[in-house]
Amino acid sequence: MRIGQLARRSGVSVRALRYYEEQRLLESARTPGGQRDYPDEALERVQLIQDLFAAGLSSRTVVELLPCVSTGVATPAMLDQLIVERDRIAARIEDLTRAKTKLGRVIENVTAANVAQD
Amino acid sequence: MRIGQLARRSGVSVRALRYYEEQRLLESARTPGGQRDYPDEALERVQLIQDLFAAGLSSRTVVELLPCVSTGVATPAMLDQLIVERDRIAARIEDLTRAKTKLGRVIENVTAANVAQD
DNA sequence: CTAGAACCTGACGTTGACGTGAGGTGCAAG
DNA sequence: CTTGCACCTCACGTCAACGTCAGGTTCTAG
Repeated sequence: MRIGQLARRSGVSVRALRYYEEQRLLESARTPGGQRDYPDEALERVQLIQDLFAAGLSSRTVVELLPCVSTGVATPAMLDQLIVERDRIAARIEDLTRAKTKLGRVIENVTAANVAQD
Repeated sequence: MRIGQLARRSGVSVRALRYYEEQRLLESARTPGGQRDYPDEALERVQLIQDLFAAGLSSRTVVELLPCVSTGVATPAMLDQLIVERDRIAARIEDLTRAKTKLGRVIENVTAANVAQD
């Protein structure tokens, strides 16, 4: 599969895929002409990378954790890192939940005020 | 209260406070000598700004929503914006929850493998 | 065989929320 | 009066994950 097709299938840009390769997150074979040629599994890998980015992990962290995320094998240091990241995500979820609750209350107040005004 | 004290109390940097003023998120009175002089309520306001930033709102959005968040009065457009942001936060929470679950499973797998190895 | 779509490698631009240094001023203590 | 810390205003630097443009090459359809 070539880069354009992988981009369309995964929903990320061609530029992003080249960036992933630059960051050693994603490898590619090359055609004799020098064009990238991806195996089918690349699609899942790109989606995994996106999930980890969406979780707020940096590319440096992702490149460190990708092996064990996809193979299930980890050194103790990697396990520690995994736990650190999971806890960071959990804390972030709490922050966001508080913010959502706060906005929800504001919305309720405003709505109540507008209804009263009618 | 001067800027250094507000910075220490709120936990944000002096530079950040000046940036908030630049972005019209936070006003300040000035001493005859030109130094910033904050009222006590500024502390809560800074914390509110931090909460909204932590929720992923941009300074532009915060400056638009701050009035109604602190006063409870909003135009229909502001209410729409509030709802958009709340929903965005909710979607983000779902993303993060999925990522956390995924990492949690990886951690379980790795731990199980290590225990089996012992 | 040729048009043109898709691809390639640099390499500079973008965005947001500040960090950081330069060069100068305000203010309370001794 | 002067030491010295806190403060002031520019104004350029940072970092990540790409966007975008330039100038050239490869591949595929007709």
